[in-house]
Amino acid sequence: MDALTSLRVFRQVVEAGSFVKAAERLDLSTAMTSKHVANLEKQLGVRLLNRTTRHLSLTEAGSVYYEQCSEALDILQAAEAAVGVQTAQPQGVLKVTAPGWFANRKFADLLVEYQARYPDVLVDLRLENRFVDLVEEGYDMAIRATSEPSPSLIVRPLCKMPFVLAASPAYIERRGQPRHPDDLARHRFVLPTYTNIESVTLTGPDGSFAVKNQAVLKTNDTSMSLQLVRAGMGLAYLPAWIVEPKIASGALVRVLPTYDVFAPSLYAVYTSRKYMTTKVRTFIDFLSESLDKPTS
Amino acid sequence: MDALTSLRVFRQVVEAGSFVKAAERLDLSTAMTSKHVANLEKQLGVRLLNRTTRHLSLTEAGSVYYEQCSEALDILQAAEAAVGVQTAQPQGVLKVTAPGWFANRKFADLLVEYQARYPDVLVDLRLENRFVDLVEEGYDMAIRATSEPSPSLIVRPLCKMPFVLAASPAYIERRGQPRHPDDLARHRFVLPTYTNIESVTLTGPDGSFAVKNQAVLKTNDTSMSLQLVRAGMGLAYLPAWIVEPKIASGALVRVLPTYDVFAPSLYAVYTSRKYMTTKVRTFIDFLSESLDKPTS
DNA sequence: TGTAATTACGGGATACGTAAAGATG
DNA sequence: CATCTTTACGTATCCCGTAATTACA
Repeated sequence: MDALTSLRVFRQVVEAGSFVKAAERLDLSTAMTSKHVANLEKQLGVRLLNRTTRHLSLTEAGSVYYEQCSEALDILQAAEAAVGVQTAQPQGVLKVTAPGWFANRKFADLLVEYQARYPDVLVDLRLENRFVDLVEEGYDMAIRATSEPSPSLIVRPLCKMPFVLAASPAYIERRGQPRHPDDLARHRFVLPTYTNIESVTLTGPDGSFAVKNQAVLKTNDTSMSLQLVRAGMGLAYLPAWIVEPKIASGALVRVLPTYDVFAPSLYAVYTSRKYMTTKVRTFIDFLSESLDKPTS
Repeated sequence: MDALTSLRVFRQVVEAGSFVKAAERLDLSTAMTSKHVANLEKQLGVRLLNRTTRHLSLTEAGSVYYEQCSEALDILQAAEAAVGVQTAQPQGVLKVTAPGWFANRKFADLLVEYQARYPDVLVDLRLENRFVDLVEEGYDMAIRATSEPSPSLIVRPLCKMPFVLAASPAYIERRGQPRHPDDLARHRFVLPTYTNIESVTLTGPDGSFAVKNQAVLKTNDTSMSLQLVRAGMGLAYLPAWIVEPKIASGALVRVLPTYDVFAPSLYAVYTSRKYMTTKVRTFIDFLSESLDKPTS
C-alpha cells in the first residue's frame, strides 16, 4: 500500500467529510479510499476517524495527525514546485485571518473568483479584530493593514487602501455640508479604537490641511462605525471599499470628495520558511494581481 | 513504487553519501535503492543527484528538494510519535548551533554518548559566536546562555552554568594570590566582548562583595580568553566546564575558590511548532538529563 | 429502506532481490 | 581492477476496481 497515497487519501477524506466525496475528488474507488485509511490506521495502531454511515468525525489522535500530515503534504508539494514541477493544482486548507471589516462585498467577490480558479483549495477564513499569532495558532497567512516587522514573518504589500470621509445624508442636512477642511473643526468623528492619529492631513486642489479629530466615539469594529455613521452620529474615515457601495446607493455621502485622506497599505503576512506552499503563493499572487488593478 | 519509501531512500542516500551505505542502513538491496531514487527523479522530472561511481553530490534542485523532503519526513515521524507510535528510532540530520566555547571536552563527551544512544541521528553542530536566526537559516535548535524571548521560539532551561575565576600559575606567582574579593581591585581582567557586567558579585563564607572589573582586554572568543589567561594576561571569569580540566592539570589555578560568582542558565531554544520532531525532543531530553546530574 | 462504509475476489501492475553489466578513478 | 551504480529478469506481492455485504438513520 503506497503510504504517501494513504496520507493524501486521509487528508481528502477529512476535508471532504466523506469517503465517497473524497473518492470522487481523488478519482478513486470508494473501496480503495476505505482501504487506504484503514491501512493508515493499522500502521499507526490508532483509530483516526469515528465513522458511521451517516456521520464522520476525527478522533483526538486523528485530529493531531491530520494537522501534521497535512503540513507534511504541503511541504512536499512546495518541494515539487520548488524544483519546477507544476503537476498538481494547489489544494488543501488555506487558513487565513483578516480584520473584521473584510466582511465586505469587494473581498467576497475576490474569494469567489479565487475559489473558481483553484477549486481544490478550501479557504478557511477567520475574521478577527484581535491580533493573531500565525505560527502559534496554525494560520497559513494573514491580511493586515500594518506592517509591523517580526522575525520569521514575511510581509508583502498588496495595495493601497484609501480611506474616505463619509457621513449620512441626514447628518449633513442637519449640520451642513463641509466645503473646506477648516469646516471640519465644527464636526465630531467616529474613530477606530486603535487609531493613534490625533490629526489627519487632507490633501486637495488648494493644498494640504491638518485637521484635528474630535472623537465622539471610538470602536474597534468597522462595521459598527459604519452603522453609527449611517445613524447620523458624525463623520468617519472609512475604507473606500466599504463605503463606496453605500455612497452609490445614497445611504452615505462622501464629505470633501476633492480631498484625499490617508491611504495605508494592505499587507499579506505569512510565516517565513525556506519555502512557500503553492496554496499560499497562489492566493497572495491572486490578491496582489487583483488589487493592483484600478483601485476602483 | 511507494513514493514515501522513495523519499526515505533519497534522504538516506544523501546523508550516507552513497547508495550502498544507504542500502545497508535501510536493509534494502542496492538495486532497489537505485531504482527508488531514479523513480523519484522521473516523477519530478529533475535530476537530484550527480553521481559517478566514485563521487556523489546533490544537484541544485536536489539540494532544495532534500531540505524540504527531509522536513516533511520529520513532520510525519513527529506525527506518528504524537499519536503514540514509537516505531522508528529518531533519525535524520539534527542541525544545532551553539556558542564557540562548546568546543570542550564535557560537551564532546555528551555528543558521543548521544550518538551512541541514537545512532541514526546525524548531528550537524555549528559552533558560532554570532547570533543565529533559527528559522531563517534552517536550524533545528540552538543552545544559548541567554533566554531572550522571541515569538515562535521556545526556550527550555537545561542547567546552571557556573563560572569560576581563574588565572595562570605564573601570573599568580608574579602578582600574588588574592585572598579576598577586595584584593581583586589590584588585578586586570580578560572579559567577554558581550559582557555588560561592570561589576560582579562574589559570594563567599564571609558574605557578598561587589567587585568592579578592570578589563585589560575583551574578546568574543572564549577559547582565546583561555589562551590569554594561560599566557598570564590576567584573571578571567570562565565557564567551569572549560577551566576544570586545566585546573586539574595544573595549567590554571582557580582564584578565590571559596567564592561563587555568577552562574547563568543554559537554554535549549527551538522553533515553535505545534509538534516537535523526535530527534529534537530526544536531544533536548538527553541534554537535560545529563546536565541535571552533578554539575561536576 | 436508502445511502454510505466495508469486505470479497480476481486480474494486472509492480516492488523486490539476485545476478550480470556498465562506469569511473 | 576494484568499487560503486545501473540494468536485466523472474517472482511474489499487493494495488486496484467491480460487485456483493454490512451498518446506520
